[in-house]
Amino acid sequence: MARVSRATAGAAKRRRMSRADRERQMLDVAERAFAERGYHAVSMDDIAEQVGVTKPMLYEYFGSKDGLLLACIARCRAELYERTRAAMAGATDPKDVFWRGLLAYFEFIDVHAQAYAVLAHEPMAGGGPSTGGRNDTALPAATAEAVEATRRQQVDLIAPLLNTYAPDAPAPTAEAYAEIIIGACERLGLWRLRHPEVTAEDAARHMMNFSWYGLAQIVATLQGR
Amino acid sequence: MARVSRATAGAAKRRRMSRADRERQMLDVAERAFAERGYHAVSMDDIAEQVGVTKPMLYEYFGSKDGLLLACIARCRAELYERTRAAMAGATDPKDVFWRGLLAYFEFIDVHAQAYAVLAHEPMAGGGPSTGGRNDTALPAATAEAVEATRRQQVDLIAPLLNTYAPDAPAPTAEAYAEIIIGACERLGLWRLRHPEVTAEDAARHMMNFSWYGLAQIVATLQGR
DNA sequence: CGAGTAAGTTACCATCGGTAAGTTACCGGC
DNA sequence: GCCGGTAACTTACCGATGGTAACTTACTCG
Repeated sequence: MARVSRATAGAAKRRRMSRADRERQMLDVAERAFAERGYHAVSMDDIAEQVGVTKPMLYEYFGSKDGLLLACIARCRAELYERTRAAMAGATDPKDVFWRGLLAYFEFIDVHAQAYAVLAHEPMAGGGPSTGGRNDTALPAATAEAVEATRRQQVDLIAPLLNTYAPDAPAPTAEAYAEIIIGACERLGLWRLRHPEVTAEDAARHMMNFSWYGLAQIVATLQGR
Repeated sequence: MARVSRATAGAAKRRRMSRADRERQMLDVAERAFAERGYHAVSMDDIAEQVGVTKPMLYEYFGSKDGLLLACIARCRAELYERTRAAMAGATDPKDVFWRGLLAYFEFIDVHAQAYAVLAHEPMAGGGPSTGGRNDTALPAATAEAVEATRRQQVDLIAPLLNTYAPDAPAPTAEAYAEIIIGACERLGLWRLRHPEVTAEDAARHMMNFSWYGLAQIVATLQGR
């Protein structure tokens, strides 16, 4: 148990690494650990040990445990964003844009599986008290905003798209729709974790059918008659 | 500071209460505290002090801090469920059912405001390791399932409804749609917290327009031509 | 009225997030 | 090649807090 075994590296004695490399490695280990065992079941010492360094290094790079989690989320979301953006780029037809985006999204979830489960529900986000802004520490607040930024990124990916295809709708409405889509996708992604038989394409299709045609269409078969 | 001041009660010296009463009181205090200051910013001692008892009582009744949070969530969700269910009961037209449900939902959020913000994202939900089910304690696991039950309750409120109005759709599809709707509503609820100018009715209308008519309708103005 | 039970308390432990101060490897200039 | 500065890294520690064991006190009911 005391055997630390320098984790990732082979057999060489603990080597020093550049900050950038160490950072990536820490994120890899942390993401995996959080995903497998849950956020609060993992201690900073655990992560440090797996990385092959000691705790203060984690704090040097990420400021706090929340900071580390947030950094994981930010990276993961950034990648997700890039994937979906790239997937949608190839389409011209609005429906096709939507379809490709959905498919890319659920395929991404497919790979990152559990990581997504933990990362999706970021804890805290602390709704500060209305009077008096209480900031626990410096770093977390900053990173918390960073994650909020990546979220806005998602909204800003979808909202303008809607505005392009439907210029009639006022801006707030487009934003609301973007939130709706994101929320629905996140939930459906979580749902899929409990239903392994549902493929990514199935999920995308459900989302597509619902969002594109609407409930009216679905209910129509009964009502229209 | 040492003055405990028996919180809720008037001036009488600390009185003993029945378990049921104490439990409710604890939940009231905890819900409020969590909502105002965030989950991990509130200590069990804080809550105990506000209630006018000491920590071990909280543990006697709820087993753990998670257990307490989960109990708050469960109660809150149960009330939400009851409200929406009651609201929908008065309608016959499927569209009206949907509308009333949405409105009741967002009006509930309106009142519980911040409480919802914290309670919506339950932390953990611990994705157990694939091999070997590790249960920390007895109580939390039980309450965790209780919250999962109330979630299913929400799905089970919507899914059969869809199946009633659209018997063509296979059961899994209905369930998927239910998840979509819930996810979208939760997200929209969170979005509203950051946009106070958006009324509950506005939110319900957004959700209605999107879900009922679908994006096809929205895009149609441009594409249909 | 007294005994059992349930509400409640005191005192404590262990873990873990977070930090200060010191140490060692590496790198570039002379 | 040696030297000094910087940046990676460590040891050793603290305080808060989740959680528990053992004990005490009030209420109830036969």
